[in-house]
Parts: sequence; structure tokens; C-alpha cells
Amino acid sequence: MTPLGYALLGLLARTPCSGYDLLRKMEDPVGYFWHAQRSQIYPELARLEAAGLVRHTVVEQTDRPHKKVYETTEAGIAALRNWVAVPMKLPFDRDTFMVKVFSLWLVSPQQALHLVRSYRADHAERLAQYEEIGRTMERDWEPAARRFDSPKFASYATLRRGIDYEQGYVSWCDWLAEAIEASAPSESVE
Amino acid sequence: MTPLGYALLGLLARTPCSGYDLLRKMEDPVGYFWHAQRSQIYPELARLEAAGLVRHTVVEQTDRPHKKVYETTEAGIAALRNWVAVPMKLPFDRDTFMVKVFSLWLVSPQQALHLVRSYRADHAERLAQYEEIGRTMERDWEPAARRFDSPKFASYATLRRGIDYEQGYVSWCDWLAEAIEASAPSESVE
DNA sequence: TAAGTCATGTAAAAAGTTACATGATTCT
DNA sequence: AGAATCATGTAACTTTTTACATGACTTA
Repeated sequence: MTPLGYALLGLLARTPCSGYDLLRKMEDPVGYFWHAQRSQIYPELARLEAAGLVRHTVVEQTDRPHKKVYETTEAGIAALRNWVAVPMKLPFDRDTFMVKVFSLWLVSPQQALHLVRSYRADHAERLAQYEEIGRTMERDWEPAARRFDSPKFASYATLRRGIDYEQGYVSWCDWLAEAIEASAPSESVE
Repeated sequence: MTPLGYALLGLLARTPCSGYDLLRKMEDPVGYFWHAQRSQIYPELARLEAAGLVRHTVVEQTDRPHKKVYETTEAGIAALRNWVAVPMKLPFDRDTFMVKVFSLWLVSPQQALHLVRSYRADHAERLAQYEEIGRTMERDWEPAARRFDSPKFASYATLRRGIDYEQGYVSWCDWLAEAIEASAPSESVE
């Protein structure tokens, strides 16, 4: 089983969903730290069902296409629980931007600054979104968000990691932009 | 072309290397933020060569198998330079650990603490390695590491991001462990 | 003598992306 | 009338991982 399977199981363990619902939860930044397309989600749901970890019921709707609503089985919850508890090795991280930065010495300071500043702006924007969601959680979810056995606590914890990650990225971009400015002749940068 | 192609180009633009050399540079954490196996590297080198971005010469060695030493062509440097300068969209991040954390409410506080603490320890260990490399760079590379047009500056910048990333992860693990302790009855945690 | 390093590759399978394919309803 | 949302899937392709395959030399 892949992380995707466990991600879907983790969403279904909270709320029964259709494939389409899962898709929406995973396609935008709400699915912090995992993401998938429908071409992965639909087959993965079929696989989970074949393995007895989820089951579905068809819900007929008058005004819309009917949908398959999936929910976890006992075996599904057990499989998820077991997987969650097992420590994992550190993965190799991949960051395409760092591949660019590694060869930054090949471009002009102007180009480098443009690259770094535009990436910084994108991270700052995502950070603002996460912070907004964080404020909503803190407002609406207390005290459940502090209770370890609540899914809300788990959601809040992943969001916090997202916020920290984006803040860290933004700070690093600022450091890098300053370092570029400091090392290049000022007229050529401004 | 994939990030892997540009990563290899970026390494070869600094120093000509054999496939085996590239492999070693990318397989352990020294290749911060990108990683590949030989089953990807050898075919990718062939593809880069077919595209005219690298070329190789066979170096015969008496005591060891001979090797193919690759170097970038003018076209290879140009392609890399162009790619580096173009801003990129924010990617969707993937973090398997966050998939676990999202379902952390399903396990016991003891299991959760064990999971978080062991992951924290691994990140702290990687952080220590990065910091050690950073000290070496700061000692041996000044002032080249401050000059924007030096590859050493670029290496130092990626390492700094690695250090920040690991520090952030460690801090977040600490926050999470404390939050778990704070929400669970103390006898059940100790 | 067993394990490790140097050296190059291929094969098969899994995971992920992009594009194809359909169709009703609702909002602008 | 056109775009967006709801709804489910498949096909083709690319990328990545894991395992297979070979062989000489060096160190413990």
C-alpha cells in the first residue's frame, strides 16, 4: 500500500466521501502534503475496496449524477492505525527549486533576484492562505483542536507544519536575495 | 527535460564526472533535494548525450574498469542557464509523515509520542550532518562562498535551505510532542 | 574468504501526470 | 450561450523504485 492509499483511508475514516469529494480535498492546498489526480484516486479506491479496506454505497440523486459514497471498514481503520504507528525512515526530499539554485551561478544577478523574489512571493501567498485557515481553526475548533484524540488536532498539526514550512521558505528566500544583492555591484542589481 | 536532467547537467557544469561519480553525489544526503538511482542516471546521461547537451570520453584505467567521463557542451550550459532563470510554479509538496500525522488521532498517545520522537531524532541527526558540512564550507570556502558567481555560493545556499528545513522540522516535532503530552493524562504518557 | 569499492548497464513494476471521454445541471 | 460544478472513469505516457546482471580489484 502506498501513502496515497493511507491518505484516502485517513480522509474516509473521518467522513464518508465520494471519489469526487476526495479529489477536491486532495487537489488544492487543503491537502497539505499530499496530492493526487482523479486518474489515481478512482483506481486506488477500487483497489482499497478489493482489499476490503473500504466499501461503497451508491447514492442516487435526482438533480445530479448519482455517486458512490465510500466509507472505511473495520479492517481499513485497523490497517491505517497500524501503518500510522510504525516509525518511518527519513525520505529523500526533492525540491526542483533547489536544483535551480544549485546552478544559480550561471545566470545574472538580475535574473537570480527575479527568480528568488517571484518564488518568495508565491510562498508568502501560500503562507497567508495557511495562516487564514489557521485562524479559522483556532476560532472555531477550540478546545477540540487541543485534544489529541480529535481529528481536528491532527488537522491542526499538519497545518502548523505547513505554516512553519512556508515561513522557513520565505525567510530563506529573503536571506538568499540579500546575499545576492550583497555580492553583486549595486548598480547592476538595482 | 526533467529536473533530474538539469541536476546532472548542474553537476557536470562544475566538474566532469562518470555516471558512477554522479550516482554517489546523488544517492546520499549530499545531493540535498534531489536523488536518483543508477537505473535513472545511466539512461538519463544517454538521453542528454543524444540531445547534444553532454559528451563523454572513455578513460582507460589499468587497475580499475575504464569509465566514461561526461562533460557539458556549450549547448548543455545554455540549456541549463535558460531553465534556471525561468521562474517556476509552486509544486505540490508531498510528505508521507504528514499523512501519518493526519490520522494520528487513531493511535494511542504513547504510540504517537514514539512516532514523533523517533522522527525528530532522525531529523536532528541529519541537521547535525548538514551543520557539520556548513562549518567546513564556512571555514574552507571563504570568501568564494559569498561571491554570487561562484558555484560554492550556490552550494552554500542549498545547504542553508537544508539546515533551515531540518531545524524547522525538529522544532515542529518538539511542538507536536509537547501538545500530545499536554492533552493526554500524564500517567498514561510517562 | 568475505565484504566493500569501482564501474556500467537492463528489466520489470509501481507511481504519478496529462490528456481523453461523457453528460446533466446550475450559475453568470 | 458559455463557463463552472458535479460525477465517474480510461489511456497513454513519464518518472521513479526495486531487482537483476556482471566482473575486477582492494581491504579487513
